[in-house]
Amino acid sequence: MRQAVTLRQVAAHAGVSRQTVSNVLNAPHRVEEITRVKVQAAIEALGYQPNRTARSLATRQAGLIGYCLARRPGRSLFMDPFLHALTEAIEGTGRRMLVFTAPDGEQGIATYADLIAQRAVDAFILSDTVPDDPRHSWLASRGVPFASFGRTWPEQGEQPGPWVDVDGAGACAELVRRLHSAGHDQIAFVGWCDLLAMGAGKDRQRGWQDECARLGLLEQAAYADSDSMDGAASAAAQLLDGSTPPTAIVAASDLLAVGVVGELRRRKLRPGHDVWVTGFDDSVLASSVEGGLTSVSQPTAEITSALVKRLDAEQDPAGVLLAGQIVSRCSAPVDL
Amino acid sequence: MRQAVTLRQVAAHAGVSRQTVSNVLNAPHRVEEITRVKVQAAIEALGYQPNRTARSLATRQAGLIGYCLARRPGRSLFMDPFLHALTEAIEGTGRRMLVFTAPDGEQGIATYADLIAQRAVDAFILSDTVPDDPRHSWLASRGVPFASFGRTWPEQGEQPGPWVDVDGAGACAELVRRLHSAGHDQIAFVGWCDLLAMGAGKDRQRGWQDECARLGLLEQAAYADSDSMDGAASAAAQLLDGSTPPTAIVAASDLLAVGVVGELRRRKLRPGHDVWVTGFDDSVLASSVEGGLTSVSQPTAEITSALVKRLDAEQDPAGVLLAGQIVSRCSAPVDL
DNA sequence: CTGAAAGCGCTTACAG
DNA sequence: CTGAAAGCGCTTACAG
Repeated sequence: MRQAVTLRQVAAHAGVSRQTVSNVLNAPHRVEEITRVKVQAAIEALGYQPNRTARSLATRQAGLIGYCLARRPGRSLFMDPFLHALTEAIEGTGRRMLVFTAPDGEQGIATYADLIAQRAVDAFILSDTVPDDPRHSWLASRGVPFASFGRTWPEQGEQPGPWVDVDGAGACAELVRRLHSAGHDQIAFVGWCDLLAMGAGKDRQRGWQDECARLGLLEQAAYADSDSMDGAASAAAQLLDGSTPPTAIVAASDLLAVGVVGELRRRKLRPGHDVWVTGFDDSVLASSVEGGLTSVSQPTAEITSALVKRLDAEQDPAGVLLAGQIVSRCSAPVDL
Repeated sequence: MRQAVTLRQVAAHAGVSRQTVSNVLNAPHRVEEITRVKVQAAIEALGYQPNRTARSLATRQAGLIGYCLARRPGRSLFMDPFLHALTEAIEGTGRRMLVFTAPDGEQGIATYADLIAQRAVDAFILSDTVPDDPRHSWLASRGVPFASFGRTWPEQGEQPGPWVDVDGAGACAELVRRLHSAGHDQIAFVGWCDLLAMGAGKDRQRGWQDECARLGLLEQAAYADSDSMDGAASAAAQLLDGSTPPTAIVAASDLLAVGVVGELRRRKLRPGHDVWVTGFDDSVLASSVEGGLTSVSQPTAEITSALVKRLDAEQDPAGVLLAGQIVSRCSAPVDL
C-alpha cells in the first residue's frame, strides 16, 4: 500500500503553510481566491485526500454512525434494503456507517457503551426495536445522539429520543377499508405468535382489528407459530376450515402471505379471486409470486432521510409516523 | 455526552507515567507485576477505554475493514446472515466493519480508492463478485489487502488475491448423484438467465450438467427471466409440459425452488413424491415452506473465518473452495 | 488574508 | 522496569 499524500506535502507543493491548505478545505471563504486556486491545483496534482483519522482526532468527531445488525432471518427481506438505503443516506452527510453485533436486550448495552467510550462512533441508528427497548433510555440518559427506526411502545410517558416509524396500524386499516369496499366482509388476519408479535406485529393487527370493529365485521385471526410460510399455511388452513371461512386474509408480512397463498393453491382456491391476500413490506417475495402479492411498501427513502435529519438536529416533532403505501397486485386487486 | 476518560487521567490516578499505562495495555510483559495491578485497578476504577481514533493515528491502522453493500434483492436471503457472521468474525479480531455503497463495476473503484486514500479502512472484504471483477485486480495492483468471498472466474491466469468460495458445482453434482441413487433419471435444472447466471449460477449449473453427462442422463434446463418465484414457476411449467417431464428439479436458489414448488402444487404434484425439488442457500425460505425444502447450506462460519484469516496473513493456498452441505428435507428426501 | 503554536489522545523507539 | 520526547496528520483559535 503506497504512502499517502499528507497535508504537509500539499503545502510544500503549493508554496503555502499547512494551515492555509487546511483553510482551503474547511473554511475556503477566508482564503484569497488566488491562493485557493493554487492550493486546489496542488491538491489535485497530488491526489490529496485528508486522513480521516487525523481529522477525527482534531475535531473530536469519529465521522461514523453505529448500527447494530440484529439476528432476524425472516425480517432480512426488508432490513437488507433498509440498510443499503440508510448507508447511502448517512454517506450523503459525509459520514460513514459502522456496523456491529451485540447480544439482545440488556446485555447488548455494554457494546453500545464500549463504542461510545472508545469514541468509535458519534451516534447510533437503532432498529429492530422491542417494547420498552432498554437502548433508548440508556442512550438518552447519557446524552448519546441517536435516532430510532421503530417505536418502543412505552406503557406510559413519551418514548425517549427521536424516532421514525411506519404506521402499520394505519396501513392495515386502509387494507381492510379497501377490501370492504371491494365487497369483502369476512376479512381475517394472519400474524405471528412469538416476539415479532409484540411491536410492529401487534400494531398491524390493531389496525386490522379496529377497522373491522368500526365496520362491524367479524374479527377472526390465526397465528403462525414461527415466521414461516409453513406456519402461515397452517394458520390459513385453520381459518378456511372454520365455520365462517374468510374471503380475504391480511397477513402481517410477505413471508406469511406467501404461506397463505400456498395453502390457497393447495385447495384450488385462486388468490385474488376466491380469496384475496395481502402482505407487508413489499419485499422481493411480493413481486416474485405469481401474479404478484398486494403488499404495504415502507417508504425507505423517507424513513432514512427522516432518521438522518433527526440525528443532526432536534426536530419537531421528535417522532414521526410515515404512511405505508399499498402496492396493489393480483392477489388482492384493491385499487381505489 | 460526558467527557471521556483519557490515558492521562489513568496515569495520574495510578501515579505512573502515561507511557506505563500504554505499556500495560499494549505490552504488559514489560511492566512489573505490581505496577500492572495498580494500573489495571485505575483503569477499572475510571472505566477507561482507549480512544480508538488516537490509537489509530499513532499506529497508522484504522482498525476498520470495508465492505460494500451490493444491491441484490433476491440474494439478501443469504447475504444478510453472511454480513452478520462476517461482522462477528471481524470483531473477533478486535477490528470493526465499515460498510459503504458504491456504483457497480468500474465506477465503483473510485469509492474504494477514496476509502484507502483517506485511510478510513485497512482492508476490504469483497463479495457479490462478477466475472473478471475489476476490484480484485485494482486492489491487488496497489497492494491493498483484501479477501474475496466468491471467485472472479478469470478467463486465463490466476485470480488476483485471496478468495474463499463455496463449491456450487460440487454441491449440485452431489445433488444429482443422490437423486440418481434415489431412482431419478430425469433431473432438470432451473436457473437464472440474467447477470446472476454468470458467476455462481453458471458454476452450479455446470455441476449439475457434468454429473448428468457422467451418468448419461438427459440434460434439460429452463431459466427464470428474473430472480423470482414467478419466473421459476414458468420455467418449471415449461419443463413439465415437455415431452420428457423431469422427476426431479435442481434449482439454482431457494427463491427459484419455491417457485418450482408452487407450480407443482398448482398441478397437484406433490414435491418430494411426484417430483423432487432442491434449492440453494438454505435460507429462511427453505425451512419455511411446507415440509421443508432440501437445500445446499453454505458454511457461513467457515467462510467468514477463512476470509478473516486471509486478511491477516498470506495463506496457502490463496484460494479455498469449501463444500456446501446438503440439508435434506421433504421436498427431496435424499439422505445418504 | 496568512502562518506559527498548541493540541487532539494515543504509541513507539529510546534513554535512564 | 519506567519515563521524557517525538510524532501520527490533522484543526483551531490566535497573532501578525
